[in-house]
Amino acid sequence: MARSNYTISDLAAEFDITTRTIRFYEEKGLLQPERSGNTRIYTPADRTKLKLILRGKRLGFSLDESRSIIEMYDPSHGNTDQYNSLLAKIREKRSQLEQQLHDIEVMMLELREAEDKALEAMAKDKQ
Amino acid sequence: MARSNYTISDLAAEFDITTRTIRFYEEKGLLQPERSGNTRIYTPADRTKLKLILRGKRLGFSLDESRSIIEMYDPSHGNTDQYNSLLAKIREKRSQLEQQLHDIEVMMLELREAEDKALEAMAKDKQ
DNA sequence: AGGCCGGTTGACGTTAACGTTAACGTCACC
DNA sequence: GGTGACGTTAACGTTAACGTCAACCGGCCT
Repeated sequence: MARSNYTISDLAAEFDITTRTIRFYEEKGLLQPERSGNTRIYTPADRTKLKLILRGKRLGFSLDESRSIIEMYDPSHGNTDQYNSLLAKIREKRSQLEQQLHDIEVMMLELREAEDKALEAMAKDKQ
Repeated sequence: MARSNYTISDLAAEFDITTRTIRFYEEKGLLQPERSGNTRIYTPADRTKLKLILRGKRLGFSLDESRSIIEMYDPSHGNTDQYNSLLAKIREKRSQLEQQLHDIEVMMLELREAEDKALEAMAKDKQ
């Protein structure tokens, strides 16, 4: 049903990455597009895989980790061990994010304090 | 008042990093400990700087960015431009974190779906 | 004296994730 | 039939943030 296929630069443009990057992902075994002659042709499924890779990247997963994420979507990999290790990684990410949010909150608070001090100093100067 | 100074391995142990890392930060101009002869001596202020660096690291700031964070605590740098650019970076971090949290939520949802499918498949096999 | 601990300075090695040429093919268009 | 725009492979370059030696020194214990 979903007819449309994509060229490499279609995807590069859509996701704002370079074609080199996409080829690199293939080199690392994360994508396996078909070929028409020498030219790569990407299916919607490939596009989805790319989206997963980029989402993993935003979360700080390595390409290897993104690979296992992708494999979770492949029915032939109903591997419980993989599932559990992936779940563990995601849980770790979650706790990292919580730490980071805390860090950010503290940092913003400190910045506001610094601002206050600066304003005070300016007020004194004006006297 | 606060008497205690620290050796390089004190700090390395406390923050679970290597001494090489601490020297590297000095090499990059983020720390300037005093010396007793050749040996580095770290004051509580140095320790605080190190904490700031590591917090920045957790947030994905580069060492250069951490350097400007440190400079915010130095009274001689009441620089408004720096303050604003730092604030902008922190805001950007915040929005990245929001994106990441969303990514994680979606990912966990998808994992739960994958789990359900796997359980279904196992149930069918049992029949 | 001998040995170990902890510190020091180079200086080269490493890793991930691409960037950057170079050198080439192929199609549509004018 | 030239000229872009787009595609290809191959291979070397880059960057940050350390790791990993090697070779050395000073102090303290026994």
